Amino acid sequence: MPAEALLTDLTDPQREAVTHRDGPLLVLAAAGSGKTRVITRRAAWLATHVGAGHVLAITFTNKAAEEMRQRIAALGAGRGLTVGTFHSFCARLLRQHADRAGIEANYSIFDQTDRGRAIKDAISRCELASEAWKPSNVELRISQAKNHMLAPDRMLTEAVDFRDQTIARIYAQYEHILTENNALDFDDLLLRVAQLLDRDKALRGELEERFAYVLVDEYQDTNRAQYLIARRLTETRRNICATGDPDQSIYGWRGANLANILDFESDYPDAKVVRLEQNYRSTRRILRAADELIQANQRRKEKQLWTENPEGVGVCGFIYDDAQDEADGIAEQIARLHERGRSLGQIAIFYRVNAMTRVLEEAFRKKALSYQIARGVEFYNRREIKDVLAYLRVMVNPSDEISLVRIINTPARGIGKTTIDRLRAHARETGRRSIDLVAAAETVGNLKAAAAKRIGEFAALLEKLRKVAAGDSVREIVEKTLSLTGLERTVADQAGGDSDQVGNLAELVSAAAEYDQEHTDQKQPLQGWLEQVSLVSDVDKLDGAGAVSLMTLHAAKGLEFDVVFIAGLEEGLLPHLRSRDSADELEEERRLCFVGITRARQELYLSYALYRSLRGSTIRTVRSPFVDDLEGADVEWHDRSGARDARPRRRAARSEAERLALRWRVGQLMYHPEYGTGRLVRLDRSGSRTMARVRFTAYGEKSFSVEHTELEAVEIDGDFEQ
DNA sequence: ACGCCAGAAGTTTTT
DNA sequence: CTTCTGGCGT
Repeated sequence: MPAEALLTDLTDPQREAVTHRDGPLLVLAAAGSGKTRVITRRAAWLATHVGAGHVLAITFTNKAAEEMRQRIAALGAGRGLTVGTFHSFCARLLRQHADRAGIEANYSIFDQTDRGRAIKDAISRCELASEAWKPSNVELRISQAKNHMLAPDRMLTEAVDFRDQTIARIYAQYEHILTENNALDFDDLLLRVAQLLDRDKALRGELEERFAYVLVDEYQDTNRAQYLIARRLTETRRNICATGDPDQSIYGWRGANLANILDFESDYPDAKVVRLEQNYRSTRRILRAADELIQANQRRKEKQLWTENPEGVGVCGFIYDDAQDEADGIAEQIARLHERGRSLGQIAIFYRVNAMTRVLEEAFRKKALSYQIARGVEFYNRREIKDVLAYLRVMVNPSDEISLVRIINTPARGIGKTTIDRLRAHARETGRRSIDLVAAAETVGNLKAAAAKRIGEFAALLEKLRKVAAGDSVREIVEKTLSLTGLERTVADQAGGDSDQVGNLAELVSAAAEYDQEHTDQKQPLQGWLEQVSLVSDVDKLDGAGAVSLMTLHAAKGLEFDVVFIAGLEEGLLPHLRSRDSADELEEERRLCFVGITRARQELYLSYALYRSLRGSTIRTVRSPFVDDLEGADVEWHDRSGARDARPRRRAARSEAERLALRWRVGQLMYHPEYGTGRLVRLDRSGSRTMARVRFTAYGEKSFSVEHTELEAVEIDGDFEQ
């Protein structure tokens, strides 16, 4: 395909973005503005002009990477282009340059389960009680530290209290455990590459030479480490192309920094900026709803969204009685759409939390509608799957003690906790690896003879597996592991034959087979496969054929469907409870809803239920403030009686909390149980909620929703202190 | 060493 | 309402 043909069906701004050659480029692409097409064409255009080998494209999911690869192949732009997610790109880079990164190339990638285990170990090695130092909390703090590229020693010196000091100590111990295990966690993959590029100028030079043109998609969701990686890779040539949309930033909780995209122009003063504002995806009505909603965000760059698409059918809202009713209602509507010829593969349901899938699944089964759920990650977190993978990980990386401990008595072979503890303790005392003691159990003095014998048998099993693992068909390796270890039999026996565990194992084998087919000349196929399964994202295995797609709003990013349902528009669910205290988080929730709406091409259905049961008890819900935000858009609301125009009325009276807040004045003292006293610096009554902004000496400024916060005014002698 | 049972705890999103 | 964990009994 001649290069010019890449451009014929593009609009002017699109063509501008595609053919910009040297220097920084920012593509601010509104939802549905043909961004995917632009970056694909741009990658292809660059490939034909500078050579595919010089182009690096970073996508947000593996699925997006795969699609890009295929589209570029279809455009005939040749092979040799590097496409992947930040995580997969970094994982590969760290293997290739393991020596320079200071790790071994066969390192394991720890997922959250492994990380949780390692953190628990770290806490106990610090001789702390896991009740007082909750692993989940410690985990969060460590992840945040890594996202800010903060090392344990610096965290320790910067710690202001005992709590922070202790966290830093656990963090240091955790890092030590990772090293012992020859393992990296997800954050490390990015962090290590960022550090490596900083430290190793020679390598950076090489990479800059190789990847002379770098494209980063979904730039609004990059975190600090990702930002630095992109920046370092393009230090000399400055050929960075960032694409994204600030209104679709939804990963702030994972360390994504909206400032990365907002400050691009000041980072690169010579940047060319292309705005793609025409929407080609949605009907006018859908786009109006999206725009109406996002307008409610204060922290935002104003943007003109427009389309030449037809008006389309009305956006519908449905008020259901409860979650089950909602699920049934949605299933019923989908059945009707299907009868009228709508393909199931073009229909999707989005929701805020995974817990909502259950009722939906039941409803779909009742109606015999086929569906697929986007949850690749969950599959690889299943116990039976993790067990198999742990065996394989030990084969590839014998230092991986977390995996070793997982399999040493799985399936049960009479090696109990006491034995394992003794083995590990002895390993620590002698400075040897547990795996080496397994192979020489008789040398571990304090083991009982029977236990040592069983460990010896286990060692023989590992030896057998090691020979198997040297093979070059991953499928065969997986199959033989299943049979030699007895995992297959155990699962079949326990499950009585018909649970989905057996099916999961079969699925794992076919995943391995698929990998074999796609990677015929891989030097280390097992290692490669393990890496791939460690880094799967939820949407990776969605295939769009013949089934309704169910997924979280987060997973919906980057996808599009003819018909979209968004369920559970309720206060506390969407926006989620966790966002109640912070204006920024509330805005992120609104963006999340915006992302959902803008996935729809032709039809959009919103819904909420009047009652929802949560953890056993059923509560009366309050509809989402986003429903009120949409009041200016012509959404037609129906209630369960079928009555049309059941348009939600505005909340009649101010709540008690809001009435109290009417007496607050900017400048007065406030008290918050978590942050202490602070001064009120702003009161914002413009949105659907009243927001108060308070400056605390120790914590800086925080925003609170008056409706929900525990913030109160400090009163002195019955009057406010001024 | 293992398996069962009772009780507690859990409130989001994911590479 | 679940899922996991820890303790206790065999």
